[in-house]
Amino acid sequence: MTDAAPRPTLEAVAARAGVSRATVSRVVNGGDGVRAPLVERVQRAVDELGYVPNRAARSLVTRRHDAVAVVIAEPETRVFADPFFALQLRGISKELTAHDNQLVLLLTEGRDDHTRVGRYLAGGHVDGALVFSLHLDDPLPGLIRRAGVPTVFGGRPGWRDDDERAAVYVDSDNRGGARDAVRHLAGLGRTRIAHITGPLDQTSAADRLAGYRDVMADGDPALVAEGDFTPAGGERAMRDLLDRCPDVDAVFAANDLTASGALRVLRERGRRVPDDVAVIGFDDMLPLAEQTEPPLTTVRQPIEEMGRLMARLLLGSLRHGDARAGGGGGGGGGEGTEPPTGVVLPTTLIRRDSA
Amino acid sequence: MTDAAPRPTLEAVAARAGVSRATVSRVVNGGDGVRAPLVERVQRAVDELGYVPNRAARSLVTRRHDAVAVVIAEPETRVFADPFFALQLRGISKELTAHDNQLVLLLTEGRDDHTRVGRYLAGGHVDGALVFSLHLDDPLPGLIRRAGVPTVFGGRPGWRDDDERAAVYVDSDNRGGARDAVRHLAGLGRTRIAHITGPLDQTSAADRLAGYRDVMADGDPALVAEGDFTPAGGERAMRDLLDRCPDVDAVFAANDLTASGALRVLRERGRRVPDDVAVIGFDDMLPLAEQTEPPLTTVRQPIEEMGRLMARLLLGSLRHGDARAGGGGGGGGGEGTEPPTGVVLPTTLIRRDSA
DNA sequence: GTGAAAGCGCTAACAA
DNA sequence: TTGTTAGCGCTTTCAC
Repeated sequence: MTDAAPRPTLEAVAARAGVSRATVSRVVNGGDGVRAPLVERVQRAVDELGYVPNRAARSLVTRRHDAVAVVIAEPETRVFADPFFALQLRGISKELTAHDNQLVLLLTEGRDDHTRVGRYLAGGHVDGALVFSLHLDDPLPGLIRRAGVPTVFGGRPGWRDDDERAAVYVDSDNRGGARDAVRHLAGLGRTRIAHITGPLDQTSAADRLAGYRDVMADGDPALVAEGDFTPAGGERAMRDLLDRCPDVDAVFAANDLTASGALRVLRERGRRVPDDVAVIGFDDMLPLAEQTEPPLTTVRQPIEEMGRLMARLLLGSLRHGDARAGGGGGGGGGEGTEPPTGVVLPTTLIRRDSA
Repeated sequence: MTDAAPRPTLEAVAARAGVSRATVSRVVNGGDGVRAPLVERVQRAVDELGYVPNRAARSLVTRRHDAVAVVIAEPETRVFADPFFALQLRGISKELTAHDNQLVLLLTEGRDDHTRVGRYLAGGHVDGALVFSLHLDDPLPGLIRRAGVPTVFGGRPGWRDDDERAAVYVDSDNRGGARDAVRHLAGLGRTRIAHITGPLDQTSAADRLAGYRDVMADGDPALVAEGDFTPAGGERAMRDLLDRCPDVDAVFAANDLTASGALRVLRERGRRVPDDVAVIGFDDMLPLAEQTEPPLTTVRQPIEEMGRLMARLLLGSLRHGDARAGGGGGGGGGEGTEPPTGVVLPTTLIRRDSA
């Protein structure tokens, strides 16, 4: 099959509408300063011809691409398949679509890919980047920032250096949410409150642990067991916990998946939830959180909204031509002319039956 | 911050190397027909200047974009977050990256989005599309095919009409894999072999059921329970099954998630696996399949490879300028000049302890 | 084998 | 308000 019908150009539309290319261009780009009847005539010509602007031609002159890269570092199957991430991506997609921006997905694995991604971003093929880098020691974020592309991070980056302040990111209030959860358990009269952590090289897990410690300042260290955000990890940690501290009467799990594993072990060991042991999760991942036995009390974070906000912040900063990103996102943070370095969204405790 | 250093152009490289733009262009695009010393000189200039071709300018003249859209219809959280899908996306990403193509992600929800995606694809912003449409009645595939964009589908599309033959798709041998699983159970001497299906409006689930029926031609209909590819669905179905047919001695679950739910219920009801009831899953989803109790015997499908193959088929068809896609992908199928309409990858039975 | 020149389709000064 | 014009950076004939 040979090339299909060639797409109509501005020229064609202009001819059909009996105006100049410039006028058509104005109409197509919002129509400011063009008289109504002309706008209408052009509009009709556009519709009749099925005209769609050629992005390449437009980019060439505007030097913008209306395209944003979403970079996911080291997508271990688990991380990438995480509903948490999927939802954020969805929020991002919606926001980008609403502003007619393309979502260019970049998955990386291994060091070689890092340089590849760096080159790609520095190559100026996209206007900005949304970056998910989950591990403390990931070199990618630094690389990307050096590429000079406006960037917003998903989750608080874990760098130690001074540049940290310069990073724009969107996160939920992991620490505060954790505090709420543990305080709720304490309010229930529980005194032996355990915590099953996530992988501690991720800031979200570290922050939740910090929140737990905020409340349990002088708690028994034996009440903290390390998990990995998976049900299997939750089972393992819960078993350890029960062996180590048979008197545990509450568990704050770093996420719902972990909590579901813990619940299983508690049932298996004949502990009643919440009577003997109260359990709280994190995420409010549905339908899981509603379908556990008993339904899970948990800390909800506005996942999709976080994605939307990331995109909104980035697009806002692009409009303002601030290469560092941030600024004027509209969602939150940043009161003055200074762009926000981090926007932290609040969490909500959702009470069900497990605590 | 004002615009950073302007990127070097072909012109700049040409000046530095003391050649014409045309020569630089030739070198950058493979260097055929340019004498070695010149190639080297140009190469050096490129490196020194850190030159990266401007894709927009290139697209404008070549009318190609080196970009492929990945369309995911109606990403219900569950579907989209499915590790199965995540892995396929990874395979796609690798293959596209290897051929210097961009991956443009398109997530759709609802009818409005369908037309939006149709317009986008018809708008010629990408060279082709990889489409995941999971439901039998999805109007998107038809829409996309009418847009005239080279397309490869992930999974056998569920259309009924004559056009079905025209669709290029990549799938695993769901039916054959199911047959293998059930035959294996029969070979173990099991006679009351049940099947927990997936959502039957998806071809993969329907095909696995068909495979089950191929072997259990005159089986007891009560031995088939409908699930939904989730652990919770598996639990529910397993309970029904045990109530309905207490003598069940084997279960073929439509996927590993379902199997894990079934295993839980079997344990809860005191049935030993595999002694009392043998269980087989589908996918070989790791680490889940290895961590169940007991480790799960399952049907493995080459998930990431399916993604790679989709991309390979599409890129191959683009090279050959066949608007219908398919043809010369290299992976399989298609013996003559005719493009393959479907490539079905083989599955493998992985024996662990559950059957 | 290499260079000169003509656009690809669009936007943005600038003129009218 | 509208039209004219000059490129954006690249590939690709076509001469040499």
